[in-house]
Amino acid sequence: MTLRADSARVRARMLAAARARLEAGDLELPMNAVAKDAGVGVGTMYRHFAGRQALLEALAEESFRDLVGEARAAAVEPDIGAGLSRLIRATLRRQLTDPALAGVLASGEVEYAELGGLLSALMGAAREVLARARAEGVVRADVTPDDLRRLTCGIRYAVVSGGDAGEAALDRYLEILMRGIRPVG
Amino acid sequence: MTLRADSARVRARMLAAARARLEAGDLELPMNAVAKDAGVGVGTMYRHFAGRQALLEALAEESFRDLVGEARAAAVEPDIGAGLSRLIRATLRRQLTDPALAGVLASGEVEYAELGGLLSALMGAAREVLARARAEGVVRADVTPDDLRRLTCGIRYAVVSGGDAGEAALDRYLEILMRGIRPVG
DNA sequence: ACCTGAACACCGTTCAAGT
DNA sequence: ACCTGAACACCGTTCAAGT
Repeated sequence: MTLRADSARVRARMLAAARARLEAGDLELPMNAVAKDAGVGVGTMYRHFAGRQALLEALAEESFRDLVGEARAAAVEPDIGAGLSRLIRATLRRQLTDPALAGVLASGEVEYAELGGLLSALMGAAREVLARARAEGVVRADVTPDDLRRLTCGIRYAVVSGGDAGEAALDRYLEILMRGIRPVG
Repeated sequence: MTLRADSARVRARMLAAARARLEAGDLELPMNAVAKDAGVGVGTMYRHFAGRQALLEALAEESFRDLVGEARAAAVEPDIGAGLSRLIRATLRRQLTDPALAGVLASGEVEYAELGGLLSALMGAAREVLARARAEGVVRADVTPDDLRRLTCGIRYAVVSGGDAGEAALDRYLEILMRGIRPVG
């Protein structure tokens, strides 16, 4: 019991150190450096997280949970056009806020069991949104949940890519994406 | 003279080794490893290329030159709608073919003087295409050459991101982008 | 002039040794 | 059980020493 508490505290220290590094702009998140920041041995990092990817996933968990919540809310919006817009906007905003989440979504896979459930839930909610949107004729019939994942990752990349003047472009790119996925008719 | 020939041969060997690695799927392009493959000392790599970025740029030069050619051709197409489509399609296709070019375009900057000229030329051609397209009302008025750079980088990222099933998505994503940048009216 | 490769500072990952 | 940190294999980059 006291061992468990200890372990949990150590784990929290590592996550805090990692988060601090991310916020300081270090997207590399070196295991050695995080361990040092957290005041633990490197081995302890690996005991808790299988590797850098697992660490990223653990960091992304909270954002991811919030995102799933928003996706579910989007799926039950009365106006599904607004729902779709909300889903895409939320996915994009979260990615820009949390680089760890962006990494997980871009990889499209998940090592950590906890996140697997969240990813499925997100894709499931996206499927519902798309099904309703398609029925109402507000989205192209060939757009899949995975397309939304890829495309939002792409827009994030576009916003971030090259220079910092990109933040201002976010709303325009969002609009371009939203208009681009409208039905062809 | 003979020294120059020697140097040129060495340089060619390094570029060939780098290209071979890229084609083998190693996007990291470690300087040490490339040097070894090319049978030269690491120092020689650094004498010819300031760093990894410079090496990437040298590798991208040929593709980039071709791309500029296509962009200029697009700028003088009789039907500027087709010209715009051609510009975007070419930029995207080249990026998917040549990871080095994709890297340079995504960074949006250039260290190597040769490439600087090509980047300016590309952006200039894009500006012409957009000016004509805007005049004809086939594109949103607020789309800039840099937006096209960012957005094509983003679409490439979307195509590549997570899993290999993405190649099939290319045409659809292109269509989504093309439709998304149409005038709002 | 140009090239070589040892050397230094890192980073990922493992594992014997400690508590 | 859990943690530590030395150790190994890498990679970027520099620079004294060779030709």
